[in-house]
Amino acid sequence: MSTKEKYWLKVWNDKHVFEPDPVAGKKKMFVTVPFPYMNAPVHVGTAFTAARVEFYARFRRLQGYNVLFPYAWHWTGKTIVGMSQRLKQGDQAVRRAFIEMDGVPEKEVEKFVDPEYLASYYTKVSRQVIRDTGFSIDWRREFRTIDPAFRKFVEWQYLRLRELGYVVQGTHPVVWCPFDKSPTGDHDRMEGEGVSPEEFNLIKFHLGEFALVTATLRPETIYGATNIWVNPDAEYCEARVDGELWVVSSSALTKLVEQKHDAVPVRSFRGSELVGRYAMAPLTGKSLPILPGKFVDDSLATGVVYSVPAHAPYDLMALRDIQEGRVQAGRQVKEIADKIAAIPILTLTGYSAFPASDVIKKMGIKDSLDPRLEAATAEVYSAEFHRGVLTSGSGPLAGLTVSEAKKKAVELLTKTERFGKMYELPERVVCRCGTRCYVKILENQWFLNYSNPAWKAKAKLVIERAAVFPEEARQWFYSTIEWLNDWPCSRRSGMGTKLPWDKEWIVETLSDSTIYMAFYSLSKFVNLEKIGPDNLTPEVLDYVFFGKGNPANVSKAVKMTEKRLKELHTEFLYWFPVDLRNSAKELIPNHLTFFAFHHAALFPEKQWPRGFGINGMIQIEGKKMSKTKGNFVTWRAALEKYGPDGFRLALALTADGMDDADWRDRAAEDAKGKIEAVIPFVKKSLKSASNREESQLDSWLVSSVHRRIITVTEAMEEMKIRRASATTFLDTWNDIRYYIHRTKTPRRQTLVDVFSAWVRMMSPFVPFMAEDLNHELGGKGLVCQADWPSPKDFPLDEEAELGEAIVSKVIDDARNVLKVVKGPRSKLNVYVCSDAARTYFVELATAKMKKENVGQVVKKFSALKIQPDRVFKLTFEIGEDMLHKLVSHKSFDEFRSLADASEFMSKELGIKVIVQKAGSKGIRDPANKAKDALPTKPAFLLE
RNA sequence: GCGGGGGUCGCCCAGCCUGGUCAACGGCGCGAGGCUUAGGACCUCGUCCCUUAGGGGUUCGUGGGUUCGAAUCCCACCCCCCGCACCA
Repeated sequence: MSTKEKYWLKVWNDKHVFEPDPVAGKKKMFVTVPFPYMNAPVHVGTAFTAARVEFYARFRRLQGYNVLFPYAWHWTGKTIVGMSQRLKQGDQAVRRAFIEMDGVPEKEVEKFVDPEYLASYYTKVSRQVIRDTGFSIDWRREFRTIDPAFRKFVEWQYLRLRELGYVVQGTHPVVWCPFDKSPTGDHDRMEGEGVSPEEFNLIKFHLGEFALVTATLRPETIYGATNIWVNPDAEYCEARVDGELWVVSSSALTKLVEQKHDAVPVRSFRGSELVGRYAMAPLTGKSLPILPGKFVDDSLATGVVYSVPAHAPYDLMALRDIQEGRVQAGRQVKEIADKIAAIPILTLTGYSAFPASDVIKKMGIKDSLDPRLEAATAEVYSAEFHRGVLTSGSGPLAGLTVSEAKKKAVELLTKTERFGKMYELPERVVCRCGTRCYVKILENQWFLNYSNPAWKAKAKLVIERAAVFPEEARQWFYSTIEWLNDWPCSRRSGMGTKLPWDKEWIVETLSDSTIYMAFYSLSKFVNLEKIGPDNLTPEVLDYVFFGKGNPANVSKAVKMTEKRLKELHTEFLYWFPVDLRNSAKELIPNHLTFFAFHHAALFPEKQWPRGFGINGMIQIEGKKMSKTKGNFVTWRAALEKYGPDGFRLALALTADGMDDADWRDRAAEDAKGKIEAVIPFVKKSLKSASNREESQLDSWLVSSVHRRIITVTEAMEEMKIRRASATTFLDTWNDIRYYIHRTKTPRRQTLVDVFSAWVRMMSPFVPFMAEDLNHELGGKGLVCQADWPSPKDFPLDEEAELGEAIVSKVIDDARNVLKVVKGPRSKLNVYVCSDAARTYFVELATAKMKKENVGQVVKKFSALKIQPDRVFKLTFEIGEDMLHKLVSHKSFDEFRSLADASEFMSKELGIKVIVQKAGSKGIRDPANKAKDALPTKPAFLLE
């Protein structure tokens, strides 16, 4: 931080310029960005998203809006608690990340075993860096999501949502970590990403008085079953399950209990004990032998499977292993196995009656341990599922497709009462805490009823009524609303607010963050100690947010003055609705859509959010940022390297729309350099200025500033930050540079006017430098409180634009000629067209545009001997804009423009340029070229 | 698989909605020159190919189509990125 930057921060702070209160009658603008989660310091990604709102806020302030940009900190959830926990357990990776990536001092890390300390530390450093970057935030309103007052707000919100029927109870299978006593989401896993519970079919074979319970995903293959596999080395048991006697693997039993079965073990034994016995299949009534199969995973489902060698590559190979002696088996087992032949049950075009055998042969698989069996299984399964048709071997299933047969088989099995279901994870899942997960049926969990069609329709209306920047994101919202199902909004662990009616549950962290923007109107009063959490009863909040109830009674009940209560209500009404909520696109499928749903549920239409801003995600030097890759860039690191203005401008120039922003050191360095060059450039320019008369060039600069202001204003209003900042820092600057370069002596007043607009356009992006520059230019007050420049103060001058465009065009054309033509030359004669030629051009072009008879015009000007085709071609070349100016500005004097620029052109081209006008007396035209000149296209003679 | 966004002249990127001003903005890199005590600063010019008069040729993922005319509109295809949920 330089002393100048500190100075401006202090000035803004002392003058409370970013601490808005309601001002009756003054138009307001309430802009927000999702609060960051405090398990790490804020990083360049956070900065990118927040900066877009910051630029917008400062821009709207100059436009005269009363702008509120508040900020808060997200602490609720289980990630912070989880990290703290892992640190406590001595996890070195977590510790290293704290120290190396986040830059936390070692002695602070020691204290991170307390999750609240961890969060408070990151909040402290993050707040400081955001302040140092000069964000125009009203810090009086900040809060943390575990603050008592905020909890009251969440409690109130859920009470009301429940009353409206949006919170419902449900029972669902989840991936469960028994250590955390919590469902384990995808990102919370060390192993098994993307794995979700699948429903296995349980088919019970008769084994005396017991049911030998096999598990399968393909019940339609029951008619092709030849035998049963158990793992001879695993532990199995007899158990009493839901009143029946079952034989399953021992590990299956705990899962059955978690899945709400009444399961009690009776006796356990090794799997080998079952080998050689026979069990009878339901439906087919066949008695099938039980064989040893080491490939059977006893921890998967029931640990018992039946074998369909015709269609399951694993089964086929395991059988052949025994038959061909690759696996040691008793004589009796071998004899049984030798007698087994695969039973085909379906036809599949492109395969024989034994698809499993085909694929194994094709892939050259030699035994049951070959890992390619996985792929072989997938191929057979997929082909059969899509194209297989069951044959007569399948009895009642004959003629059905696989998916039809599945349903039918389940139906038939259910009738035999030899059928059941259990959930299982098809692959191993391990929680980040290191514990193996399984499926649990979680009962009576609370859900947000996002599947409710009426609620969906309302949420859709929210999006429909709002502005979405960029427009492309809108469709994504609609798809998300369609796709969203009931969302579990309650959890057992982590930080958060308890459900007021069921204290066993904590409100899930995405679910407590949907309408919290409304709380910013209250948090100011909480922080200023005007009210306390005890004041925030549901009745008070009903009045504050809904205007419900009698303020006199409501306030009395909580010992608050009626005036204060009304003030809270007024403050809320003033700021609400949210005018802009901006976030990265990854939040569309969750947070932003939840935000829309909850506003739709609780607030009337006029308080629905008015604008959504979406941006891409940050990349570092072209790669996704991640701690594991080691390319994590904290906000602090970037700020210190490039300074607040450099950092801000670099962010502004990175990307627009939903494009991912690529953070590159090189670009940031460049941005920093640009900013440092502005003030010296301005000073130097003013130094060379004089008080001369206004020329065409001055009008041109003023006119182009007119257009730049419009571009930047429109871009800012649509959150096209990159375009706005690029127009300000690159295009506008280039215009000024061209002006300086083109004129020998800049006109002081022109420069002063232009710089005054320029500094205001720059100020949202680089407020520190802008204040300095404003001061330098003698501006009164603070530029962050100035008025946004108006194009009206910079009149458009199309003739000046036309004149300068022609000068540039002539220089370009002349350069081309000079490049191509070799040989000696000392001067370039430029013959501007005669007035007659100009009239001819205009009349001909007009006739053509109006589709009138061009022949008459041609005839009228036949003396000029200019082919009409030349004119038509030229009208195309110069384009609509120039043509329009040429036709509509009759008084425009091309000769004057070019003659005045002859000195400039000479300098640019490095050759003496002499401008003459065709048709005027006494011109020197030895090659008789002047007659060929047309508007914007003077004739040349090189001598 | 489902949903969303994309593929532009060495690299990054604008243009596409509202077809012609598009060989196509801007930045980076590279080349030449200028300025300067010096410069990785700044300023000019150049940077698809050809061209002794402002011209021509071939380009905007691929292949078709519509049109006097397409980077821009339509169809098909190929490729890349992102999201897909008990979690921030």
